[in-house]
Amino acid sequence: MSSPDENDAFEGASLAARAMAARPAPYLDGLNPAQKEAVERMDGPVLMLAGAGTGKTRALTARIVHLLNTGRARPNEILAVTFTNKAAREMKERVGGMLGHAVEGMPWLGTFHAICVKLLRRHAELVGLKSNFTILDTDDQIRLLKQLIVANNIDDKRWPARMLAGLIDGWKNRALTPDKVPAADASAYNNRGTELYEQYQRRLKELNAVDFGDLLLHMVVIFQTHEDVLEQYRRWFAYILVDEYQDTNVAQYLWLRLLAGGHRNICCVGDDDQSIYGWRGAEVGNILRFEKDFPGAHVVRLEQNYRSTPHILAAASGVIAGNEGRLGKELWTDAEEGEKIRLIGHWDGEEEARWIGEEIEAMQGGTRGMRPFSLNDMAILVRASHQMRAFEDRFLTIGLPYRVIGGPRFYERMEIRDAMAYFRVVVSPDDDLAFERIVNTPKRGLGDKAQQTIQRTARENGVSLLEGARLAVEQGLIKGKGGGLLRVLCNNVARWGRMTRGPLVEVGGDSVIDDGAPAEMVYGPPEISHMELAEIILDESGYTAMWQNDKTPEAPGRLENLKELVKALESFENLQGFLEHVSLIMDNDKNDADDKVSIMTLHAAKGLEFPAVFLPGWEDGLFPSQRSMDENGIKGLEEERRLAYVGITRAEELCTISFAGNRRVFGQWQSSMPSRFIDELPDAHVEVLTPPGLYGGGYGAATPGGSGIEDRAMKADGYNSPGWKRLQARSGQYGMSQPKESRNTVIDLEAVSGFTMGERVFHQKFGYGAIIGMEGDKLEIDFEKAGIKNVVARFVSSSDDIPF
DNA sequence: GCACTTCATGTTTTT
DNA sequence: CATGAAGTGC
Repeated sequence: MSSPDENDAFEGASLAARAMAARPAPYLDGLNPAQKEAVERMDGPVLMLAGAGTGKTRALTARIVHLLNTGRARPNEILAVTFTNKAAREMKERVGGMLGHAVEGMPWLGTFHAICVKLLRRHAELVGLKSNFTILDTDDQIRLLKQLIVANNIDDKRWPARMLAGLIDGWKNRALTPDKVPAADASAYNNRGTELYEQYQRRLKELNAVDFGDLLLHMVVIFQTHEDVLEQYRRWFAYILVDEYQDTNVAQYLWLRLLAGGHRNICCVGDDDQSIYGWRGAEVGNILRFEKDFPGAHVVRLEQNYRSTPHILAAASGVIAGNEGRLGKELWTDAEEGEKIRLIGHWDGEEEARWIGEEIEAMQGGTRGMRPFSLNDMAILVRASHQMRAFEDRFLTIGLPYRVIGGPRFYERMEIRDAMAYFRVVVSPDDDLAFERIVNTPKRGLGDKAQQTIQRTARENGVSLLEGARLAVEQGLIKGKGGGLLRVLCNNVARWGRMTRGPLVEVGGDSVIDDGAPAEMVYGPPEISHMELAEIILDESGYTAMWQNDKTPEAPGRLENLKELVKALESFENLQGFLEHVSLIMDNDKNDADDKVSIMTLHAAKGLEFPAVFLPGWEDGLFPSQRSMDENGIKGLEEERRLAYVGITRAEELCTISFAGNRRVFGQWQSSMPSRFIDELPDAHVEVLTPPGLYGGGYGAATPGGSGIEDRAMKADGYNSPGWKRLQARSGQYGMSQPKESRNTVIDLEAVSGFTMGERVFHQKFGYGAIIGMEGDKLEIDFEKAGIKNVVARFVSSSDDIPF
């Protein structure tokens, strides 16, 4: 078995010699005592509890450099895992920076998935795969599952493939192979979940493919069942570092525990308060349990915050304090006090976007006595990606430059996936999923019937779809135009395949191939570059032409993307290498240097920081998300709260939270109350900005002694008083029934008092009814059709307000 | 087999 | 509303 070492940069130099050569450590300068401890405590398990902005990455990279510098490990003996490619890249760069030269040999610094691919390629045969297996993305996964579902005569309307995919992912996240799925889950997916899971795994093996979850799962299985393999890596990886440990799922946790089981030189870094990926299997429990898992673990707390002002930190702490079962950290800073958190309410989502747009423009020049901010200094962090649209719309109309981070990913676009499917078929002719995708794209007159013929022929002969298609054509099973074009396609794929390899050449008797043959035919070097080949494939297949002839407005953009794709090939040696890379790297940070406001989700913002942060959409139901609370109850709410914590702690100097009373959802107006998290912001650190427009005021027009509503808003406890919420809740109905111009009129105070007993009201689902009881925001209503129900006030409107 | 229609359906978060 | 899936007519 080959050594795990792939890039031994230090070959030849003994550990001792390098240790002698170690110079004093400038990378330790400027670290605070806690950070230093985290760096220097090299042996045994270490848990680094690193709050937001406490210099976690710095400590982590210094630790790596320290391990290298003291000769404890060679670069290729350190296993350093991150969750995102971005984090991996950053760490590589920073280690290089600290060392003062590029890191040549840290082959085992990467994401869980990237590292697992590497490992699995070496040991694929242990789980019945070939080492050139393909990695399916979510899209392929769903399509494959759909095929299975149809084959099992299951109604995929009632039991959608997405649901099954979610289940299977969940099991894989928990490292459960089909035979290990607990009985409690047996009823899943109409009692057939486990069965289909097994079929799916079998099918994946047939296709020589894995999905994302498999990468971890297979490795865990291999480690659990092959002691020798595990031993080999236990010895090899002298030191293990894990970033964002709070985000690990069960499979990753087992993987780490297996690898660290020998020497226990494992250092996990994380922050339980920033665990926001529970929905995809992350277990906060992993970090909470660390000291039990690794008895004698050394816990280091990084609590000095270098990022945010005291007001921002205090507001964040106030919110997160609402969570139970935390490991507990107290962030502190010696920074200037700075601005308070700003809170502002708006009439609706559009106005919120408008206000933020104007505020951003104003802040560029410096406003309200604050320093000027550049656009790059500012970010808008939203809970759900659909919130982005309001901002994009608004910013486009006012010409405010923005960039969306983590939006629709480049490699997920249709044209890119199509193009890559072509590459996949050429590189691995057995890739049936890719073949299916491209047989009839562009249109070749191969509809359902022809494709079924191909499937049948392939199955009968036990060959791939591509080969099946070739046979079907040969046997004249597919007639007419379709048959002719299919023949052309098959021939093309074969020819392109030859072009990846170059021509066959004869090698003389003293051939490098030691098989005793006097002479041998081998492939010479390819005659054209893989970039040229890619262009040839796209052109000759008719794919480029398809978009050139397309008159829809997005066609030019798609062609543009295809060009970009070909350009991206440049940095790879061949198509295989590229495909390998793409399957794991789904990010597309555009590194444009222009000055732009960033818009992204809160999840995407983790690990980032900005001088000024806007947090819009703080409304109950949106944030915290209703779905999260419905599905996971208090746990879900706590995760949402951590998300709020993450959002606030992204801000360095200025944090502006806002909410809108009304929002368009599914094309329908919906009103909601301010987020409960707003109530949890400590008053002392919050400044309420009077919503301009809504109450007839302008910026800062919070004139004391103004209207009663302003008084309410300005009262110390006012913005979360029941009355004000009430106003927000009620105002929704006016929004539905009145023209927008009425926005600026001061709302009659009578409206604040809400519904009256006996009032006739309308509910979306239950229809018309009369109010027979009230308690807080809950109404008891006798519906004409549906009987007596208890309903939250915001789901109800006065019946005479109904516009239809 | 394909293009066009209507209809329904759903919106967290992603390696 | 906006996208995707099923249905309909050529």
